Order: sequence, then C-alpha cells, then structure tokens
Amino acid sequence: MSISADILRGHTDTIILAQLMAGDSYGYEINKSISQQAGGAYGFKEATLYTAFKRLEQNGMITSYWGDDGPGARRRYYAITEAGMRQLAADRQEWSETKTVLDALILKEED
Amino acid sequence: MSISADILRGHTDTIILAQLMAGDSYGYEINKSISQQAGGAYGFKEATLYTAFKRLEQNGMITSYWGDDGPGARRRYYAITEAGMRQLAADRQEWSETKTVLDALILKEED
DNA sequence: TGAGATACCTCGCAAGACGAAGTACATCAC
DNA sequence: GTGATGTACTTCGTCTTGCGAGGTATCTCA
Repeated sequence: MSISADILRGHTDTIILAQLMAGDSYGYEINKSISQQAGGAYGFKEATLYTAFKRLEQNGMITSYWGDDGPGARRRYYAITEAGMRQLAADRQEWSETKTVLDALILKEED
Repeated sequence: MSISADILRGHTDTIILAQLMAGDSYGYEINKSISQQAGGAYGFKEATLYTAFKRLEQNGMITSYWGDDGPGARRRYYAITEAGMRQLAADRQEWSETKTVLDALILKEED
C-alpha cells in the first residue's frame, strides 16, 4: 500500500531535513532509510529526491560536500544548517496543526 | 496561523466530499463551513474550490443542480454520489495511514 | 566480460493551488 | 436612488512540485 504523491507534496523537504538531523548522509542512503522507516509504504523517486536537495541547498537549509571514502560510486553528502533546523522545527509544528485540522475535516463524525 | 497550501494539496477533494456527507450544499456555504470547522486556520481560495467541484463532478464523485430558492445570488448545489462515498471511505483510510507514516518520518525521535 | 548494485544528474510534462479579474443579484445606509 | 457591501459563481494564466524517462560512472562478483 503506497501513499499518493499529492498527499506527500510539501512534506518532501521536511522529511529530508528530519533525516539529516540524525547526521550527514547522502541521497541513496537517505532514501533507503526513509523507505525503511515508512515500512516500505513510501519512498521518493530519484528525480524527486535530487530536485529536493537542490531546492533545499538553494534555500540554505542544507549544505553539501563530496565524500571520497567508501567503495562504489562517489557520494555527495548533505548536512543540515542552522536555518534548516529552524525550518524543521517550524515544519514539525505545522504538521501537528495539520493533523488536528484534517482530523476535524476529514474524519468528522465518520458517517 | 494558517497551513501552507502544499500541505493541504491532495486533501481538497476529500474535505469537500466529507462536507457533502452532511447533506447537499453549495460552494460558498461549504467553504464557510470548512473555515469554521478548521477554527479559521484554513479555507479554500475560491479558485481552488471551484476547480475542485469541476474535477469531482467530472470524475462522478458529485452531481450538481441549481437551487432557485433563497435570496441573493443563484446557488449551485452539490450532492455526493455513491462513487463519491466509496472514494471518501478510501481517502479516510489513506489519511490514517499517512498520519502513521509521516509521524514516523517527520516527528522521528523529535531531536 | 557482463550483469547488477550503488550513486548521481537533467529534461520536460502534468496536476493542483490560487491570484486576479469579472459577472450578477440583494440589502442597507445615506 | 445610488453606492457600498456581502453573497455567489466562473475563467484564465502562472507557479510549484512530483516524477517518468533517459543518461553517466564506479565497483563487485559470477
């Protein structure tokens, strides 16, 4: 069972920021981590993921650097910034409010 | 405090269907009702609302008819269909799952 | 040597939200 | 009687986001 794209729209950046709070990471790993935490119910498409990284970096929410270490293909690591942390805090607050409002509107009296 | 547009994206149709479960209604009234239930935290913009009605009607989720009664401008009433009710049930289910998944991803450990 | 996993990137389209602008009718204050 | 205000609906065009499709490069293992 997967969740439709439009429902997740707008949460993409928040989810990535939340992942980066656990420490620097790179695209592929972040995505695997998300899928795992979502119980396989959800995962970003690559295009979505890299579009989001670009957007977040342009907005100063994250910074990136090339990791030279590991085996396999080169990895671009991302780190959350101060601004990113502030944004995440705000997003979490908004998510809580959204839940309250949508529960009232969608589940109302559950006919 | 208002909720950003993209967060609500994809819930528009569901919210309207949920409102129509309480009985036939028309655009302006539905919107006022939604704002009220959301504690003023949220309301559709008119363009969003009418775009949604059109989409829902095209998809067979609702039907519409002109009401001739009341004073003031003419009103187009909407009624939810059988298909609309089934859709609403599915949407409600999806919303519950979405909450679980997003709580795990966004609120994770709440650093 | 070639299949498969890891890893990243870009282009262009589709869908949804909505700002802006417009139409029409009723009521109420002045 | 006229102008403001509220009710009520509609359409157009723009912006943002998600993502399908396609592409590149490296490493491992059979």
